[in-house]
Amino acid sequence: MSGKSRPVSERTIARLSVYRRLLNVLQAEGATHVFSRQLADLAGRTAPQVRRDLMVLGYAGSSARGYEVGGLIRSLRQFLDHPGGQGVALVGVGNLGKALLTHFAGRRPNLAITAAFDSDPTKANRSINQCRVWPMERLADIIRARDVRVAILAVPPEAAQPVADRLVETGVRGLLNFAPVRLRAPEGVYVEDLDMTVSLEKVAYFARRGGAAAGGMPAS
Amino acid sequence: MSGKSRPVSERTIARLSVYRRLLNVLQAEGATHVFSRQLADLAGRTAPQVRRDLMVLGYAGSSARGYEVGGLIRSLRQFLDHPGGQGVALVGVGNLGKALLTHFAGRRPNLAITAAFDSDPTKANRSINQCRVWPMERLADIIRARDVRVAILAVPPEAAQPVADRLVETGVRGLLNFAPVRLRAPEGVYVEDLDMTVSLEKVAYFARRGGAAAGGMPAS
DNA sequence: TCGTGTGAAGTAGTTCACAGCA
DNA sequence: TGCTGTGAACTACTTCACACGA
Repeated sequence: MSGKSRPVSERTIARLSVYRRLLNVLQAEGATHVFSRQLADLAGRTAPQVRRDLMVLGYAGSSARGYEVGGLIRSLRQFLDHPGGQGVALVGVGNLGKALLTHFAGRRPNLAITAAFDSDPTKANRSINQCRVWPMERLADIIRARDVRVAILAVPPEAAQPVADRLVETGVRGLLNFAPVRLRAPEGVYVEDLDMTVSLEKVAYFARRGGAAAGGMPAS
Repeated sequence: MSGKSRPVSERTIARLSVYRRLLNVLQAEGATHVFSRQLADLAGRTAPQVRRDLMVLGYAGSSARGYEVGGLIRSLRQFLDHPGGQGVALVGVGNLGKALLTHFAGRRPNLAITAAFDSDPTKANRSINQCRVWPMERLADIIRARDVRVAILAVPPEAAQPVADRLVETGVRGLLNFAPVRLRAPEGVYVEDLDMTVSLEKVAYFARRGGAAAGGMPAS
């Protein structure tokens, strides 16, 4: 059961995350079973793709009733989540940082922002959305103490690389970068650059070309 | 030149946008020429990929000096930008909306947020970052009057689809959606779902698996 | 009969390798 | 000589099509 398998692509992981959210909605609506076709329609994908994605879970559906919603959610949790939960650090508590704190507050208890940092001393030592904001000097010890492995960068462009380096040095292995620069990180550290300017230029370009409704992969 | 050609992929457009930003930096630093290899290193790509991407511009480099920076920037502008500029509407002026207004303020005069909307009457009729915030009732007439074709959705999940429908009805042809739902839009409307929860789950997953430094496509 | 699971086929995207030019 | 421009090879991803089982 999902213990050992060869690498799963980024796009599959992204889609599995979408399926899980859809399944949570279906479950809340009282559905107990779902067919690949339904999930595909909700996710804007094709049915064979959904089935292929779900294959990596090793969770079998039945041809009579499709997939059992509860079991599938459990299986996704086991596959996607870190057992026991994974804390996330946020660096940069400007408008975007605050928006992220709000966005992630209470949404996924298993993957929550557990510490925030800002270089502005007037922002430090306050709490936003039940999340304490620390001064940058505390970055290393807080992250080490809480065994944080994932961090979100919402800092100005020129600060992104130095902050990323510090984070990696303290043990962070995954970075979600909102600054409009491409981060360098050593082998073994996963970086996702989520560049809003690039996304907007893409939308503007395809808006002019009458691009079909895309529903592309979210970020990278 | 670049007038008629067969469709260019989303990923190529995204990379061209990155190249342009890098070229602007290089130009500001005084560089007049650049080799595909340099650009590739800065963008975290391979040199042949950069050359192949630039092929769609129909802009020729020279084997002696590489590409002329100024000419390449002009060529990218001609290819990516709407002549005369393209206004963007923002719907939803919460923390995320404010962050976006700040992020895009003054950055690209050719693709700037020219109108913002919020359903909260206490937010309307104020200005944030020189951008006027209108009540939702004014959405259709402002967007039509300014010929806005691109919109950013920074609204709560349950409002995203209804707002998207209204935007499409008033003539918007490209949507950048930050709400964690998959938008439906008719043929000819380009939608990019930029799902931060999905991105974070992806980072958390690959952080555990020791994923190599990615530098993937930003969004979709 | 109808949906899952999956090998095989097809398509899109990337890299290779080299001809051609300065 | 060294870099661009690009056909060809390769790789990754998606879809097809069908065997199997309820």
